[in-house]
Amino acid sequence: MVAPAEPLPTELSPKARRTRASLVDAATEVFAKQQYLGTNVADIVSRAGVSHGTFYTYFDSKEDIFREVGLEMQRRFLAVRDEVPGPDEATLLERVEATNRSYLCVYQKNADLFAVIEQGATFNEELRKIRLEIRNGFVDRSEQAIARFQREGLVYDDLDARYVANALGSMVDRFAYVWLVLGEEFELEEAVRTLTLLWARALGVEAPPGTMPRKRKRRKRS
Amino acid sequence: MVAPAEPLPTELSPKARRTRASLVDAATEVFAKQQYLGTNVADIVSRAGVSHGTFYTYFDSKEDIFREVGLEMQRRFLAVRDEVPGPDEATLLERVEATNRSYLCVYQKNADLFAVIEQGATFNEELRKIRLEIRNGFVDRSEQAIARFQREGLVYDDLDARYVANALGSMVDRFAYVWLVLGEEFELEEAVRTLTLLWARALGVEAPPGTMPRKRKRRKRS
Amino acid sequence: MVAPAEPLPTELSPKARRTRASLVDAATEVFAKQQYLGTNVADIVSRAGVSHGTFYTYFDSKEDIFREVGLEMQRRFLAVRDEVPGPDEATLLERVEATNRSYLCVYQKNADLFAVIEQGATFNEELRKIRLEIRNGFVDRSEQAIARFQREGLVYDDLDARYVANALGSMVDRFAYVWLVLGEEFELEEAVRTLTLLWARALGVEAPPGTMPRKRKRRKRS
Amino acid sequence: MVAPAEPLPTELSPKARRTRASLVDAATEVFAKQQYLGTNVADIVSRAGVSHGTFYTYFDSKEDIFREVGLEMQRRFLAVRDEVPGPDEATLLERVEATNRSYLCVYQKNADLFAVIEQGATFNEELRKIRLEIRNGFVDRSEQAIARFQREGLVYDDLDARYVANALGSMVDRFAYVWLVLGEEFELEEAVRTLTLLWARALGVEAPPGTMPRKRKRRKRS
DNA sequence: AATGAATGAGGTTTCATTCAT
DNA sequence: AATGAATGAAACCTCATTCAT
Repeated sequence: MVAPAEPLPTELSPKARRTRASLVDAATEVFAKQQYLGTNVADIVSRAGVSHGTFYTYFDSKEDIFREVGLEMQRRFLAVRDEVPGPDEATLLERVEATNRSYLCVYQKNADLFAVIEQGATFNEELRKIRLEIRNGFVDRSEQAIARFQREGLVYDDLDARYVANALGSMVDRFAYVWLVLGEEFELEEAVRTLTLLWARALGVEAPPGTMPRKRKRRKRS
Repeated sequence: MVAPAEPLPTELSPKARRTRASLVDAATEVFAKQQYLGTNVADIVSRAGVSHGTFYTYFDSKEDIFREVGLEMQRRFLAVRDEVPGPDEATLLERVEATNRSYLCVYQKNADLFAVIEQGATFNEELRKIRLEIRNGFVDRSEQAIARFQREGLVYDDLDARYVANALGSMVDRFAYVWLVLGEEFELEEAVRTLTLLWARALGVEAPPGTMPRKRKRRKRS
Repeated sequence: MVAPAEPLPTELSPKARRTRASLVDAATEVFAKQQYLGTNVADIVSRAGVSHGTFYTYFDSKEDIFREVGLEMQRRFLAVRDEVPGPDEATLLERVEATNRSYLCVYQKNADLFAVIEQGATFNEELRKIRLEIRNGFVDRSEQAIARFQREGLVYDDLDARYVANALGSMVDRFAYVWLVLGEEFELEEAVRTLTLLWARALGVEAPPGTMPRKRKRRKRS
Repeated sequence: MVAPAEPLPTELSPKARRTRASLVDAATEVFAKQQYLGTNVADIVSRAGVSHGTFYTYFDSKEDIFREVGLEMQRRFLAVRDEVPGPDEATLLERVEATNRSYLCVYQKNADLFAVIEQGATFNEELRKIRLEIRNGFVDRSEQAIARFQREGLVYDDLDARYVANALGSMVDRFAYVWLVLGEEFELEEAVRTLTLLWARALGVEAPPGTMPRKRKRRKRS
């Protein structure tokens, strides 16, 4: 886990808390609009309506506030992840679909900001950790689910659950990036359907009849 | 395609070509070691053993030489792609495996440099294009293959080939990144096997007996 | 008119105003001594005793502060112009003399600096405008006066007032340059007398008896 | 006089002479188009179709070739000056008019280049001398003529001929600059007429009847 | 007589951060 | 708790000139 380095917000007076929050809000907007490298502290403080000095009473550096923005991002992702029904409430397939849809939706809503996190993660250790935590929030859970279903004989068990979870997680994660950051054109529902079916078939999950139509014909390829 | 903006190297005299090449070599090493942002022109010229001015007789800017390095990277990826056996020489499964192994191997050999391209692609339009071309070099070919096999009834045909190719390409691409850049630990052969099997099963390719063991038992999930 | 691009100095705090002023003062001295091309920002800031960064909090560039110096120059010229007695307080001849003397005096006092403005005006659009405004501050006023006196029948009316004002203005302007910048030796009072008499005679102004002695003798030239 | 620093062109072989000439031609064009500061040696050599090295076998520096261009300019001005009829061939008035017309015409034909000389004269000692020589080519001759006519009683003799010649020369010189370089709009014939009449009246030259109409009415100004 | 690759000093500008008020 | 003026280390890039070929 990435440790919070700042004095906890609860130790701040109400006024201070407001000032700090306005800085985080401003930073969020500016980072989303101008990426990490295109943002300077001047942009943030001017949008927040405070002075440079004030900025440094709440944050050690530009990186520091960026981390804060990243953590907020992480919170949003983990929140939706936790809304996905548990193993006792839905079938595996339903859960895969719900997870994929949630992930793509949050990504879509925060695409600009998430692009910045991706950027930041390429040169900032702290951000890389946050990025990995978001990722692992999904991948670890998948791994556990896959391992469990492997034990239960519901999916192929000839592959390492960790490898599989990482590969399938990468699939969704990167698909979202290509779509929402790089700008390749896709459509949400078709994306969810594709990713979910690929996931299910790759694992060997039995799909409800009708949902996963079989191949029409079979011709052996020499 | 990214258009070459530099005068063609063939127009340069042998001496000039040597100097230019030494700059590209130096840049490649320095970028790999210090990332894009951590590299300055001074580092490159001092390693190449030439003066500042010489750099600017061959390149317009740091970005310009970075693009050159990116193009070299692209060449390497496309070269290995073209070594993968064609549809008449190998089964789909063999070709998927060959492609995955090639991709991971080149990535592994050039991980540092590729990390820099990824980084550059987050803030440089030119690099983004190069990055996308590398990606599309694989994804487009997959899409065509998938579409063809769908027409031939060899794989599931209820999904859009473009979506599928992008999703599965993302899977491999991102898996390599997580492994070789972010540092999650994996092992090459197991990675190839996993990615290939997931790809094959997701598509519905018939695997040779023994290669794709069935699930041991089947228990219906309530 | 050249529009002021800087935030008005009145918006600056007293301390900021002092710092900015010290930069303008330093720039004025350095430009006067080293011309525009011979001056660099380092010279200005070191003389002002501030850091490089401080310079750029008040000015966008070397050109920017140069423009400020030019505007100050303009102010000085227009100030003396406005001290010249109006048409109801003095004869035309007295006013011509006062204007010429004022112009030469300000030029003399600021010769170095004015040379730099002349230099700057040869390659900087902004400076050219300022230079023209200084010029027009005098020429336009002359033109109006000449036109008025033409209407009143006090001077020759067979020439276009605009041409005349420009020509006579050029005479004074360039005389000052040749004298005070190029270094041809002249003496102030004789210069004022010469320019004023030439101006008066060229226009056909009646000079007070004794001031404009007639030619001693008349010999027809074959 | 400005001394020629280069080996005389006559010492060069025909081929060398051609190369040198092509450099001067190229420089003339480039300087006219891009001013002195906007011109680099690269522009000159590329237009002349020779290498950098060749440039430096004929000229010591950029300034050096600029001086050459300036000298050519000087030649053109002095040539037209020498075509003006001598004191025995024409009246003073005719000669003044011929000189003014010539000066304005050469200036008009070479305005771009002359603007560059003016620019160069503001920061290059050599150019300043050339500029002054062009000027003095006219002013000195005027001074002698004026002094002579003063002795002969044909013009006012209460002013120093040197002051007068400089003032009236400045008038024409600067008028041309304002018109042809700074872009104030004037028309050649009216300019010649204005400058000539102003010159004549300032000196007190008797004009042929009809050429210099008197003021229509005379009202004494209190 | 010509080449053109190489030079390198020098200049402008940026911006995260500090600290006196 | 807030201010905002001041900092200064870097970093990029230009271009007149040289010299080995």
